[in-house]
Amino acid sequence: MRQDEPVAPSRQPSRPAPRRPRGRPSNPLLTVDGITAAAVRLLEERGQDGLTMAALARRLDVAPSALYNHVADKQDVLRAVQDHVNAGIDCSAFGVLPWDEALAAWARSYRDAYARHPALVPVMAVTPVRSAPHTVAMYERVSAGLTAAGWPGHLVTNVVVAVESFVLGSALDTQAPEDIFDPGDLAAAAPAFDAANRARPGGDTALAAFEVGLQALLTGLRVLRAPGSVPGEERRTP
Amino acid sequence: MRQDEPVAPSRQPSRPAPRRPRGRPSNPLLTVDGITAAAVRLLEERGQDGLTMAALARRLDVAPSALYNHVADKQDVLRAVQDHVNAGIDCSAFGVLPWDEALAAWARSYRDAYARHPALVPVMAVTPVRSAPHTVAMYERVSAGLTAAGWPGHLVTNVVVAVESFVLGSALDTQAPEDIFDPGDLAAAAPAFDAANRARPGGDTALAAFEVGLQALLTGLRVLRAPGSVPGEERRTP
DNA sequence: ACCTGAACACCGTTCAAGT
DNA sequence: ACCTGAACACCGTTCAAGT
Repeated sequence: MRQDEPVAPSRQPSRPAPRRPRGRPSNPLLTVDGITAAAVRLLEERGQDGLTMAALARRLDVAPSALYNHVADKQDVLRAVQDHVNAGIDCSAFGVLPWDEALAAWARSYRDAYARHPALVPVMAVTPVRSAPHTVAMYERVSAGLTAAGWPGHLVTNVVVAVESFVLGSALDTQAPEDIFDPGDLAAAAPAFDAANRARPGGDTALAAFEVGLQALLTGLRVLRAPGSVPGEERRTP
Repeated sequence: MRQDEPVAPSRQPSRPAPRRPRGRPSNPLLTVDGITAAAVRLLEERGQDGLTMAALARRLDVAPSALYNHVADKQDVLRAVQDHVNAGIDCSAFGVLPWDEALAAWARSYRDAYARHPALVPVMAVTPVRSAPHTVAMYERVSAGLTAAGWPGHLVTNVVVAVESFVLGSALDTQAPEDIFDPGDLAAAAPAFDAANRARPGGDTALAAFEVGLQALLTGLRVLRAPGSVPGEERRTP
């Protein structure tokens, strides 16, 4: 039993609807920030498919077409939501902790944020940062931290993007069902795969994979930044 | 000038439409494989939004509702397409080259495949492998390769998932526009970020970031598998 | 069993009319 | 400028009717 019509936060308890006049209201009912906040709540409460322009309008007690006076389209709403989410990512460790620890803390906070909003992962991967102030502020903090730690300029953005790709992929993995690797009837045809799955420790498996990858990535990045400081660069050992 | 109505592969050159009788055809017009193949072509030619049940039906010269005699829903079509795409990922290096080189070759092929089908990234991250034979076969080859190379069973799947997360995130990054990091008006407020972007070499930037991350990941994994074989595990160097 | 065609309950978006 | 309400061109999916 769904409850979609909210039984009216009624001013008049028994009238069918407190209809608004047809014309322009004396002061605006909507703002971009208000639309963004409502969209975030909708996304958190009902998930990816729950964010429709109609549902958003209903939340704001407005006709769907009213939204288009403040945003260009639905993609525009998603961009605003994305910047809001990025504002919540913690990059405060840069300039405080060593660069690798700061990178790890940022990556964990980043993954957490997008694990809560997996629908935004494809948006984040593809949306230009201009006119997304919190997003730019985040990249500034990270870039400044890496640069100050001695990373050569030509590598900084590539390192950021590499970590980000791992983080966003890991955020998606968070949404996988527990039995995603259950081979079903195909178990007999895939003995090594089946054995590996059985040997995998239980608990938060997505987190375990993320931490394995994060540690590996950081170890490799330490080598990349300061060749010679880390044993093993000669590679191959039989 | 779009050309959506294909001008008829006409049997009768001037009649309005070669209408089929209303009832069941003497032998089936559709198969799951045929639907899958048409969906792949549609996805490649028109992108994510081009794959609709109506477009798929038109390609197959059938009413949209006919599809539901062979697939459960659109998600089911995407699952079939995903298994088809996974069949094209090259994991032949496992058991032939050293495990780290095989892992790198697999990752590159995997990223290429999903860069061609970014719409499938969220599908791949979340879809159970049972009844996806090619997908299971891929994981079997990879798991067997890592296990044979001495990876402890409790780590194998986590390593696979970690690499996969990086690969899928990198496949999404492939879709980013060239100017994604152009800070526009915000450049003055983000000097380190702006400088890092200017110092980033041109060319295929997504590929460059992928290769940086892949090398780092592999270096770290070598350390994880064989502690002591690689210098630098003592970490911190001021 | 496997197709057609009509129908349903949605989408995002546009636009004239209103103040 | 900023709202409403009607309208448009789509979606994915269901189902009775047909053979």
